[in-house]
Amino acid sequence: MRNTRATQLVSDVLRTYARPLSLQELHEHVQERLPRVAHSTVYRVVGRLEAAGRVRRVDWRERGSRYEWAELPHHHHIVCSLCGRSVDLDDADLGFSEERVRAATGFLVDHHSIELEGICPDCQRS
Amino acid sequence: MRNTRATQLVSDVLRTYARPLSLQELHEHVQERLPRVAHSTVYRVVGRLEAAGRVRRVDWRERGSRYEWAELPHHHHIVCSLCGRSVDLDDADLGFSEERVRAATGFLVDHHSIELEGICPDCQRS
DNA sequence: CGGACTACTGCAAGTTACTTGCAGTTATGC
DNA sequence: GCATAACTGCAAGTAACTTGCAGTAGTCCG
Repeated sequence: MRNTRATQLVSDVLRTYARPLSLQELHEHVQERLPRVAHSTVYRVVGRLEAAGRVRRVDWRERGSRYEWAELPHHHHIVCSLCGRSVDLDDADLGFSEERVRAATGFLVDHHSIELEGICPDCQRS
Repeated sequence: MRNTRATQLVSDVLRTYARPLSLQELHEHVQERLPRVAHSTVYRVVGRLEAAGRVRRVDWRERGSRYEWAELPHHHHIVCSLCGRSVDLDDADLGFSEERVRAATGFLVDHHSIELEGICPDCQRS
């Protein structure tokens, strides 16, 4: 995999924002620094980065496919349905383990996604 | 909401199959009993049923939106990434509880969605 | 019943996001 | 440098989803 300007920019953007970005958002941020980059280039670059394990793909209900820098530790989010604030959660916080699923179903888990919505402590008080 | 032939058929199919079906699959099954039903009709019918709370929408990574009968008890699915077979899981199987999230974050959870993908026992053998 | 009202439907076309073909460009290894 | 094959921009192609429209058919009165 060649070290091209597009690859550098896509990687930089994902590292900088440290959250899942849509292809659209990625493209816009990349274009701020190199306007002639095409949508299809960003598309193929994230595809390559994902195949190389440097980027992780995250699918958000309603929000379509998104991509995040794979070095960020695996985690989930709970979003406050009133104020929109979000808090990170890891599997341990949720009591989740792939072993447990394996014991219950026999499936070998290779991907999971957990989305939570609720009311944050601040909003509960008011 | 009127009780039309299309609505009845879509409801019947979802009740009968008791698993998440894509728009495509729904359309095919409905057409077996009433061939002139259009894709767009099925699309609008599930939309209406969802708005009425009679159908629940489930989003599967890679596989797009699916719909299932909402009276089925709350559960999640693990889908085999090779053969597409799915198995139901409830929160207890996953060790999940909203209480646990509350303890970790202070959030009062009012909605959660969990999607799993892996290799089923059969496909692991081959 | 029967007619009026309007939700619902089929068809076809529109939209959107994603994907690919192609010819020109540019990293990379020698 | 130079060859070569990966990469790129552009434009066009898919596929799934969504909508406009004119006709159809549930439902609600009377």
